[in-house]
Amino acid sequence: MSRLRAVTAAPAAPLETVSGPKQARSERTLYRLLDTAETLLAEKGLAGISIPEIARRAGSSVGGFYARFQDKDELLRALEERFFAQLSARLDALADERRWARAATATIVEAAVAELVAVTVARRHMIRAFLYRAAQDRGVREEGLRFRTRVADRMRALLLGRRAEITHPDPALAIDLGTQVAFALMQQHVLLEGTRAGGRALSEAELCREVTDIVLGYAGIRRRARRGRRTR
Amino acid sequence: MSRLRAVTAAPAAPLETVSGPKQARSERTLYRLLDTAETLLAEKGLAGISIPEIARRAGSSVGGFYARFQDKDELLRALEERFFAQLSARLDALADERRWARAATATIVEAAVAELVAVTVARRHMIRAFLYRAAQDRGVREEGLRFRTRVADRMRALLLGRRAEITHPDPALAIDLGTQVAFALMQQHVLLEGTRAGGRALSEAELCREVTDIVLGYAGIRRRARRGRRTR
DNA sequence: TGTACATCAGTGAACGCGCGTTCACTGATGTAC
DNA sequence: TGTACATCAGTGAACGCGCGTTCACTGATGTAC
Repeated sequence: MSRLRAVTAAPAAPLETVSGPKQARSERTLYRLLDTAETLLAEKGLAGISIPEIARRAGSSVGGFYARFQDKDELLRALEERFFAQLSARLDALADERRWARAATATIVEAAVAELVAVTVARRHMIRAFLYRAAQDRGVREEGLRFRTRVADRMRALLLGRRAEITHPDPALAIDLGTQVAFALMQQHVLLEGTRAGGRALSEAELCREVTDIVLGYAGIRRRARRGRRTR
Repeated sequence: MSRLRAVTAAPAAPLETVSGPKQARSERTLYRLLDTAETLLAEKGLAGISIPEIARRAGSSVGGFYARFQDKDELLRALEERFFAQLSARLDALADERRWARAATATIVEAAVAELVAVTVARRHMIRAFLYRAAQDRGVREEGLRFRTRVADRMRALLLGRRAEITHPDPALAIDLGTQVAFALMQQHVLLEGTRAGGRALSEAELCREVTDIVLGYAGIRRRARRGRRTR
């Protein structure tokens, strides 16, 4: 279960959302504001953060904020842009074909689910804030759907060559909907603060196991071992 | 696909959330305010409604509102209480054992999914508002989880007698998680304003079909007919 | 059946609050010469 | 290398806004006699 690199790291490419700063000083302020906003998001949620508070906690000022961002929406879009850039890097690493040449199909699905679960748990506050905004703003929503589509595309590229191992009559559709089921379960995990089964909260490892099971069961991919070891 | 009875209908039992009105006139005001709030919820979402606007649209006044409800939160809790009472009535009708004595197991699952999908589509605005509040308030969240648990309990009561038809090694767990998967997909449907597959939006009937398929596939229940008729 | 009156219901202006945003200003940076 | 100065970066008080809520008041209801 990998750790995310510190949020403070500057991105490989500059953010498109904000117009570029002209001095090194202002760039540092920009990332301090972004990081502070993300910290406050985790502490208080989207509704609990205000620009005066972001500015204060970042050691900046309200005016300083508006010198970097056109308005509050631009800050949030920048936060989302950075988040999806980080997710994309992870997706690229995961979906590298050379990594899976010798692996069983079920192993690939298992690894993808483990990655999804790890990211969801680590970044749940960011994801929750994103879901709020996505529910209200079509553009934000479509950004999320585009990412999910890219995940499904990558999974298809990895798994469709192994269609003999997929009993679902339409393997491409199975991969698409399997991805959606996994995302839906993670979305529920974030919104309801955890996932319960058989009367108790599931650990991260159990969550991985159950989600993998559901996806494999739906697509009709043979599991690696029998699944009898589970308890009520 | 049944229609919900008009929202204006008074509930069978009085709402516990609000302290009882003393005159018929004030009871009418109470339900006018509740109905107006629900209409505004559908039009503008939770963030878009205010007490002055609810009062104005209901032909009441701000003070009139506060004579009925202690505060805004009490209104929202009353709305949720009424919603869950309506859902419970539908659940009771659906889970009546006598209705299913001669039915195939897959038919029961199919009917339950159809009911879930129909309610989700019809009441999506209410559900969305509820999800917002659930994400912020533990009490609200638990009310939702209690209802989901009751659904799972009812499904277990209906299906566990037929465990011979369920190939999942732990049928009780399969029913529990199957319910959660269905709820998670509906939650996603509400938040992302629809469900897409194979590049296009799914109709309500297709959504029923796919969700049923996923649940049956996971639990290992034999389908009623072959599922080859689907198109990319 | 008539009426006095306590209680319930409803009115809408006004208040305080915290938000996002603006703006006149000061200070820091870096470059041209 | 030194310095003048245009530009960039940052400051924080102040503004307008819409919200939830309060409150002094008027009107409607229904019951006791």
